[in-house]
Amino acid sequence: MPPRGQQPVGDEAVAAICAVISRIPKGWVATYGQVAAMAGLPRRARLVGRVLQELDPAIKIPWHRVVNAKGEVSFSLSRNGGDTLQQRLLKAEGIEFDDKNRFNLERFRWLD
DNA sequence: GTTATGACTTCAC
DNA sequence: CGTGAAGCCATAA
Repeated sequence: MPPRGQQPVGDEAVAAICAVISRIPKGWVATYGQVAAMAGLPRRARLVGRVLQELDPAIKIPWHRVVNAKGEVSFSLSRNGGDTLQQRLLKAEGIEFDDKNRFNLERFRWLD
């Protein structure tokens, strides 16, 4: 029993998140909040994003299929253009973007 | 110990 | 539909 005076959140959450993302079928996408909820982490959308940025280069999961609740790819300068790559990958899977780099979330959202 | 930041979400105006 | 504010967790300084 490891003495932890904190709430149980860490490797288990990361493993759950990776498992959920790995389950996303090709051509579908899921929001951070949705992934978090499926991973058993309601209200932990931010954790999903944060963890993803930590694991993206060393992990083998379709991280590009994870988008924000607005039905749009998270455009952030912190990723040095990684967002562009994400859009390109999604397009390659058959997802069509609008003029604002947005897609029909209701149509492409992954339903478990 | 606190403070600030970030691949987020949701509600209110 | 845009903006602001609160909530949440981990990391860095």
